[in-house]
Formats: sequence, C-alpha cells, structure tokens
Amino acid sequence: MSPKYKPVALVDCNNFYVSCERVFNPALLNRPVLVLSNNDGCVVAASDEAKQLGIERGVPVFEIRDLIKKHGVEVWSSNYTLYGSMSHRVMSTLEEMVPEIERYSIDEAFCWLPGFDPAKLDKQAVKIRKTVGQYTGIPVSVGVSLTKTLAKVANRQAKKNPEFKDAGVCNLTTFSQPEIDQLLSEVKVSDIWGIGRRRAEFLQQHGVFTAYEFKEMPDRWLQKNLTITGLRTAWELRGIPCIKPEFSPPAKKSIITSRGFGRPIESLEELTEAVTAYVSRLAEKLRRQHSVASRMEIFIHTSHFARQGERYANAARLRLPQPTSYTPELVKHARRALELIYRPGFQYQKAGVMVMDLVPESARQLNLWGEGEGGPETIERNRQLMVAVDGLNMQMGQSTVRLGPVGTKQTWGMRREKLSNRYTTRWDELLEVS
DNA sequence: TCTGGGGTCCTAGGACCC
DNA sequence: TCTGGGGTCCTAGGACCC
Repeated sequence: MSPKYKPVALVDCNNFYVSCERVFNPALLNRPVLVLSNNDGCVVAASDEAKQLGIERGVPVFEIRDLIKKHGVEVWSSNYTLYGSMSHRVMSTLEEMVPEIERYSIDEAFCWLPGFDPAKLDKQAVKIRKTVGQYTGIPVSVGVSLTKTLAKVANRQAKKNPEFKDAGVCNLTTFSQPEIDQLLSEVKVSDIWGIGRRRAEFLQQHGVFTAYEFKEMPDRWLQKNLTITGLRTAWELRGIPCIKPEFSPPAKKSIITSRGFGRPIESLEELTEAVTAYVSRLAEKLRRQHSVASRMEIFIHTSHFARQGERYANAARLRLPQPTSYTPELVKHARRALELIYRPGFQYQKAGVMVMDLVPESARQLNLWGEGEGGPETIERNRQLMVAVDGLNMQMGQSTVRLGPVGTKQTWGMRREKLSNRYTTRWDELLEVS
C-alpha cells in the first residue's frame, strides 16, 4: 500500500455495555448476558454467548422470554452513567498512547498512527489492545488500514474472523491489493459501514452482493442511486480517504431529549410534568456546550403499535423570541407548544423536546424588541443562576435542584428493573452488595 | 401486556424573487 | 392569450450511524 495516506486504527470495544457490567460483576463472565434499552424494551447489547443462542441486538425482550428462561440468560437494564464513565476511561487511555484520536461513539475511536511500517503498526495495534484491557478491563478489537471505511472492515475481521479473532487485531496494511480484494469479496454489502438496510436491499436487487462488487461499480451509477455518500464509501473501499478526521468534535447543531414512559399516560398534567423534566435535561446539555437555541420542537405520540383510531402523533415547532438556554424560558415555550398539540383521550407513550439552530452563547444577538428573557442585565443574572444550579446538580446528583412543575413522583418514569450499581460515580454503590 | 435514544447528512420540493 | 428560467432559502423526510 502506498504511504501517501496516514494509517488509521479503529478501536472498538467488544459488546461494550455487557463488558462494562462484567468489569464490576465477574460472575457474568463466560455466560450469556443481555443489556436492555430504556424501559427494558429491547436488547441493545448481547455477549458472544448470548449471540450464539441466536439473540440479536434490537429484538424486543418479550419475543425471547422463553429463550432467556431456558438458558438462564443474565438480563440487565442499561446503566448509562456507568457506561459513560467507562467510556471516558477507555478514551483517556487511548489518548495517552496515540497522538491523534477521534472519539467516534461511546465505544469506538479512530486513532491516527504515526509511521507507515506495517510490521510496526501490527505491534502498536497489539499494544493498544493490551493496554486498554489492563487499564480498564474492557476487551477491544483493533482494525488498521488507510481509510476509515477499510479500518471498519478490518475491525470487523478482528472481531469475527477466526483467523484474527484470537489476536483481536487485523492490519490491512500488511495485505496486497489482491488479498484485500479477496477479503472484500467475502464481506456482504450489508456489513459495509454506510450501507444500511434499505441500500443493502437495493444493491442486492441490482445484483451487488459483496463489498468487492460494490466498490467496482461505476461512479456515475453510485452517485445517481446512492447519493454522494454512497460514492464516498466506494472510494474509501478502494483505498482513497474521503471521510475526514474530526479531532475536536464540532458543537452539536441540534439536541434532543426524549423518552418513552414507563406506562402510558393520558393527562395533560402528567405530559407537562414529563416535558418539563425533559426540557430541564436538555437545557443542561445546551449549557454544557455553551450554546443557546433559536428554535424548539416538542412532540408527543401514542405507541406505534396502537390500533387505528387510537394512534395519534403530533409535533409543534416554534422560533424562540431570542436564542436562550435559560431553563424557565424554555419550559414556558415548551408548555405552550404542548397545549397546542395535546388531544385528550389518547394513551401517550412517548414525548420529546428538540432544539435546533444552536449558536454559541458568546455570539447571541439580542432581539431588537426586547421580547423573551429581557435585557442584558436580566440575561446575565439568569445565566449566573443556571451556572449555580448546574454546579449544585453536578455535585449533589442530578435533579437536586429543579423547577417546581417537574413533580416529585414521576410515576411515568422509566422501567429499569435490573439496574446495576453506579460503581464508578458513587462511592456508596461501589461496595453495596446487590 | 411488553418494541431505545440521540445524532448527522443529503435530497426533493415548495415559496419566493428577479 | 401567452405562461420562462434560474437562484436561494426553508422544510420535511429519508437514510445512515451507534
């Protein structure tokens, strides 16, 4: 391979949520384990042992009750506080070893490796895997190549292909082009990063079944049928980088807080409680990245699986009088919007709030007419108040200080029946015997 | 009975302007 | 009575990711 491009390693934690649970509960090792989505609805992570039983990510729990019982599968609610802090440990470990890393998701990072010598890259990949394992207890797989998409392919080989699985490392820079082509002809199109279900179906209908066949398709055809993103993916598989590194994540352009309820709710009062709680969370996220929002959307809906006539979904979008991250101001507008779309007589299953058109706090332009929050002095006073509230909640635990209408009962809250302790963030829960 | 949450990017199509 | 063409901005919706 040409040394024109920088080698990149994709480091991906194996069955991340399950691995996090195992670090603090070794009894889960070598056993089938599942971690469930919010409300314990469906499977979001499965251990290898569970996958061998045929359990896949995404299946609803009620469909596999028998399987769980029969094989004594361990089932846990998701504990995002724990996973977030374990993710932080993994990423910090990587940052100490590699000069340039891109945190791609909670359990994955692209690491740009210095040097081009394939043999040395092998050694580095092995070292990354070993060090992360020692420091955090989380097993990872490492895939190395010259483009992100090929590093993804390599990573998958490191996880699944018996040839690489034991080492947990697959380094495509040691492969010749014919060897890479051979490998790609064994990769299904549906397993390519950037090809989802719809595109995989489309490609198969057009006789394209493997990653090799895909990358050999003409550019014009790719762009016409799969847009520019599909074309980029093909180029990346040909070894030409098209997807740039993002070393410092850009500020988010929109932020959502939404959640399904633990039980269906009907009254405007309870919906208002929920929406107020969500807006409070969302405003915290907004302030953490020092942004203010210009627009907001709130949505509510019944279950997608409700019968015809019992189904209702609606959303209201509004432009805020002036960009803000001040919780009471956001709550005020959200409640008004909710009243516009609320219809009595439905069993609501989920609500959410989204803010768009975010701008940096420092660049906020004051509305000429002085609508909304008011003048600069008020805004500054409100800002300081929020800093104080955020600080208290950070120290004392979430929702120590909150707005009245959030309610304290929250009987609609999430179901999380098998939640593990917050080992990494609460001393009192680290030692507790469960 | 029970089906997650949070993001991004791209395109098509409508409204509006000249 | 005839009824263009191109640009921009916005929104909705689709597709993808983990």
